[in-house]
Amino acid sequence: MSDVLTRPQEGETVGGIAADRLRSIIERVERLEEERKAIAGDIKEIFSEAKGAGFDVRTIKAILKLRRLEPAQVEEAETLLDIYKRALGM
Amino acid sequence: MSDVLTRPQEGETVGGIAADRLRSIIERVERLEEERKAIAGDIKEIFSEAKGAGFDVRTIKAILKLRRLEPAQVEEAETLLDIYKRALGM
Amino acid sequence: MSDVLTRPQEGETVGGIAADRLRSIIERVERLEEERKAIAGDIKEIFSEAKGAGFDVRTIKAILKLRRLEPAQVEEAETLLDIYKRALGM
Amino acid sequence: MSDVLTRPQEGETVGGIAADRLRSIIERVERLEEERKAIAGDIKEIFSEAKGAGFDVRTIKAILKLRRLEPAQVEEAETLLDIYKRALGM
DNA sequence: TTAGGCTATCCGCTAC
DNA sequence: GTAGCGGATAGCCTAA
Repeated sequence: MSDVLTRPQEGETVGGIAADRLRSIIERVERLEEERKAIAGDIKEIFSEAKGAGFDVRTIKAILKLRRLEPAQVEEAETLLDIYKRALGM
Repeated sequence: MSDVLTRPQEGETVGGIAADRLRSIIERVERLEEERKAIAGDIKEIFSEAKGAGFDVRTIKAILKLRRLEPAQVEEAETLLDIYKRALGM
Repeated sequence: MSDVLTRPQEGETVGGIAADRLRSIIERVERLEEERKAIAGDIKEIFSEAKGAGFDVRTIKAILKLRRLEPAQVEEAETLLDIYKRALGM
Repeated sequence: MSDVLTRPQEGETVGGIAADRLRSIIERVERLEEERKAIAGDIKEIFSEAKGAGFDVRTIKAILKLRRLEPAQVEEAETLLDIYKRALGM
């Protein structure tokens, strides 16, 4: 099969689809997903290092979560928890 | 095909495997997994009901987690969190 | 302690919370979680029995997974069909 | 504030914690999480562009999923082969 | 409603 | 032989 015939320079279309452009989109997304995966790996490494240095990873994650949340949200969550605990006599 | 021939009362073996027993094991596990799934559904229903009654489901889950943990563990986790927060000047 | 005083028939409220209902929710969930745990134990027992009978537990789990996946694959096929239909504008 | 006094070269400790190292860990993770978020944004942009060009985003995502699954299915086939080989005592 | 991230359980490994 | 450890997997929740 000759690509010269089936892939005109201006861009082939298959079933009305601009195939080159579709291909480009897919490949760019796949590339970014790889990067994302690599970053996830880096994060895991840091936690591993932290553990090796004697830190408690669970607590570090709790800290990260606190820093992500707005202080007001933290406050409200704690307040609500206290209310429920009180209601249960805890 | 006649099971009378292929499944002797004493238990067929296929490739040296006690097939009946294997079948039994698999079916029992599958049955239990269904039950487990049903229970998960029941729990979801309760949370749904709670939400409908105006409770904050997230907080309820926090309560459940606290009750699951030993009080000593809760204490220690909080202490550790405080130490880390202090170390970070939070 | 007199519940007559502290728990009115209409339901006590603590800090605006319907404490009895909250308690009920929590306890029901905890009960179900126990059941779920018990079932997990039953499953483990079966695997233990299987191992004792000379079966390879890893393989059995692989089989269970395959049987679980089969319905999903049927769906997957349907999804694929949908994709192609969409691509063809049907 | 004088870091000379509060942060000895060997590293300050707060409550027995190597605060600098903890800070470093937290900040590196936060940095990576930002990168991850940025990548997610890039992916969204591409989908947005695709949509603007007349592509069906849902279908593109389905294709990406299929391409992701393919390697997994290769592995799955090997697993299945192993199972059968085992069942045959090979 | 779906996809992605998070958590918790579970399994094998290793080291004691 | 056992118990902690690290990795893998499945289910849950949230956000788009």
